[in-house]
Amino acid sequence: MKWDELAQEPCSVARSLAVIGDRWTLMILRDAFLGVRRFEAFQARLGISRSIVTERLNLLVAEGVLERRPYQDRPVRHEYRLTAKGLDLHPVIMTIVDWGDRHYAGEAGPPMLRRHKGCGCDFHAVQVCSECGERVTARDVEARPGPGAATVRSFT
Amino acid sequence: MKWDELAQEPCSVARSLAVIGDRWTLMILRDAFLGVRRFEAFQARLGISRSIVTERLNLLVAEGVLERRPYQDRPVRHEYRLTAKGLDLHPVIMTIVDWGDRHYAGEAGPPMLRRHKGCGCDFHAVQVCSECGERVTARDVEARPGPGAATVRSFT
DNA sequence: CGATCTCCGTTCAGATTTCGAACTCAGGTT
DNA sequence: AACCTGAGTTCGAAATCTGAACGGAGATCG
Repeated sequence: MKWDELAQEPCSVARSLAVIGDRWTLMILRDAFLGVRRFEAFQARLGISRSIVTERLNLLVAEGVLERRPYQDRPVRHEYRLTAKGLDLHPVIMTIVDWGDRHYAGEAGPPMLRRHKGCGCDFHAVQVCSECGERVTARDVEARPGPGAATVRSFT
Repeated sequence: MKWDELAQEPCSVARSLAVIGDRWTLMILRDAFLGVRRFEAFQARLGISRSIVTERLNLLVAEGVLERRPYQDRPVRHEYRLTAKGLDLHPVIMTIVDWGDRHYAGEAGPPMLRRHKGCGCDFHAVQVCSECGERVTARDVEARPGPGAATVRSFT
């Protein structure tokens, strides 16, 4: 399988990764969630090739994750903002943060704290079942094919 | 920044992505959570180069995400199983699944359903605050430097 | 007015990664 | 003896990424 065939797979992980599974894309999104919006800022913070920044931002815009909008005229400059679809990625970033906090924070503690504005506490994200509200772990989940399972393959 | 410098960043996203942020690693983990354990099975399901499978599995084993253990002698064959650290990645996969389900499922519906054994319902993952239990969205979170913020950089 | 600066890219040669396909090796099967 | 299987390794060709320079549209400085 090639990377660009991923989007055709009947699997939500594959389809998502076709968009955000790239080496730098999630780092760009991390910065976007921290409020970074400008090309130069992304490039400077990540220290990666400008062409890669261009390419990734374009992809994210094309996928509707970011929106490119002018923030000034003369000269026209654009900023990249998370769309609603992009904001939906917040849980992904949060779970990645949690895993890093748990397994890669030194003895000093986590490099970032996140406060929940609702209750004012520093928190970490917990996953619960949408139906019963109980905490969910890997062992509690049973996967099976769903309605959209084979729509792509069975096309003969 | 180079890819292998990511692990040194004072950021849990960067440190996590240094391990799992690779193009194929999360696809391998998806399969691992679906019960895949053997080299051949990973390679066949993903249809990627065998050398890439080798490399990724070795990395995940080195990082303690997977464990390589013999499942037969004569000839000795090994399987790759998720460790506790690996199982901790389940929320990451689940959030990616949810995003894909929401934005890339066709009209047929999601390609996979997941049942919560606790309540028996098909569910999706919801993120709540570890402190107050309220649902958390991007707008509810305020990030600021934590205790482990600058341990790596300020080493002069 | 000319020189320089900023922001946002584009271009391109060279380095690095990834790919596909073949090869290896150890043991089992027919 | 011939063939099969699982689990890799090797290697040349193809794709991707990098650094560094270049472009251009306007602002600012002297």
